Amino acid sequence: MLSAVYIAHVSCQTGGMAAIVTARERARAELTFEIKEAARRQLAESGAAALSVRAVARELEMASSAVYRYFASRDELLTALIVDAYQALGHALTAADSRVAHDDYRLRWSAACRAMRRWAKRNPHAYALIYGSPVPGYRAPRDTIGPAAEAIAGFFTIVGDAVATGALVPPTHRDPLTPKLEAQLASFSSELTTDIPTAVLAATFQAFSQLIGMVSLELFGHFVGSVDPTEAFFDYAVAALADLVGLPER
Amino acid sequence: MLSAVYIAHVSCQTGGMAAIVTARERARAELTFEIKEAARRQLAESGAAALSVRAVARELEMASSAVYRYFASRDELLTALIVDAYQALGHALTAADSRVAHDDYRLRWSAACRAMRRWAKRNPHAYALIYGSPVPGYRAPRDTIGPAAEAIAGFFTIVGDAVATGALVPPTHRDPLTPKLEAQLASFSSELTTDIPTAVLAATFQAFSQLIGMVSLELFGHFVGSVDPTEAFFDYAVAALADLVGLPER
DNA sequence: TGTACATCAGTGAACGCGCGTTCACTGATGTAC
DNA sequence: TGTACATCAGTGAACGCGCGTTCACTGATGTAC
Repeated sequence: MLSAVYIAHVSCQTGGMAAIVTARERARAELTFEIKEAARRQLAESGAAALSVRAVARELEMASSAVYRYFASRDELLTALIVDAYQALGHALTAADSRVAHDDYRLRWSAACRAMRRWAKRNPHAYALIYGSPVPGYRAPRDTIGPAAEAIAGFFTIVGDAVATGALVPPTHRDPLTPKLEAQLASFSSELTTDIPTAVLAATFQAFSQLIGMVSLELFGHFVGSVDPTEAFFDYAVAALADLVGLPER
Repeated sequence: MLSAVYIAHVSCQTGGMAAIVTARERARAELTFEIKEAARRQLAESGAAALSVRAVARELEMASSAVYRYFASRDELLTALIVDAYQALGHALTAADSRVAHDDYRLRWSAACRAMRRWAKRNPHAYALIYGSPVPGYRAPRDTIGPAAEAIAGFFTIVGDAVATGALVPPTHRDPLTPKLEAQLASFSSELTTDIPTAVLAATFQAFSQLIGMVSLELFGHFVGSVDPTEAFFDYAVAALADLVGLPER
């Protein structure tokens, strides 16, 4: 059975063209997808460290050796899951961003933050896979760097848009950046498509750190007994972060 | 050979009294300590998920079954390591705090923050154990809640001291807390020894979240290519967090 | 369109490994009289 | 102080399990002529 998700996935892989010709290629794309889906399910249940080639094969009722026709090793399968997780997070962020008024930067910001938290809570193991502690014995290859950056590009887009339109009010009374930090942020800025002043970039990095901190602390149970349930605190903090970055009301 | 660390540990366990009487009790305390040390070494090398009773026994050149005289299960050993990690972090924080002028709250704050980062970088797996993703298959028992709270009590002490002496300048232009958040923070406040206004508490939670976010992101490699090395950004952010909380200069 | 060969998917057995935990046991240490 | 018994530490074998990966193989699909 071909699910809608699968079809979308394949047509995405082939760039939208009806490029899958042979039955073999078709079957290969389908099984590659199914293996990843089974792995994702396993991930969601037991976490990354427990992910095993044999268990995936078992779920698909095939010989464990057959999986090696699709992924050369367990690590390669894990890498695929990591890349997928980054992409899923990225989609969640951009989807949330596209659902609100494009010129309401504050709203876009909080929509993106909320989407991040929401995605993390719905996919805790996927979140842990990319922002939690590294999987023991696994070394991330280069392939994950690009997707990692793209996943959170949405935050910089929102800030960049606000800067470009002149809507962003650069925060006053902030400490000046040290030369070293200034240089690092300037270098980072040059890799962005939009232009963001280094002071604003510094605030954005702070905001992102706090976001990751809040989501991790909540997800990993550290808010139990204090700000739990965490909605109220999260929303409050997200608004404060918008202030920090300088995103205006309305 | 009894190390100084071990002796300190034992005398600490016995409340400073020369209470260890029999050779058996002495040997038991020593071996319990050595098992934990071996486990810590394994943790530092391969991470928590790879921690194994058999490997610990191998390192101590004893039968794996012998370890069960000291820890009833792998989980119990893990719990002991988690509690130790919280305690070690707590000690690092209070030690750093005690090294600076007691009435310089800003300095105390940044000393504590820096101590946290320093401890995390020196004990990455211990940090990951307590603030990273949960160990698969392990469920933390109640025993870890107390130590978890005590570990970071230092931050609240600093803020509380600043409030008590009137040195803390409550931040202006901050959003009012929602009733729910107000209630949660008031309840949390009542469990603290010092009195901290809820608005300041909210800022402290934000600051702590950002701290954990920064340390985690740096440790797990997410700042590579942007604010890396992270010293400059970290110091900048820590100062900004002191502002956020309302800790005064000098 | 039909045939011959090459490519690939999938199987099942095997290798060699490590794990947590239990259990009957030996021998040393502690305790009560 | 000496003896009898109870307690405890540590051993080594075993149970039953799961893992990643390799390899020779069968049979289906694709391709060149």
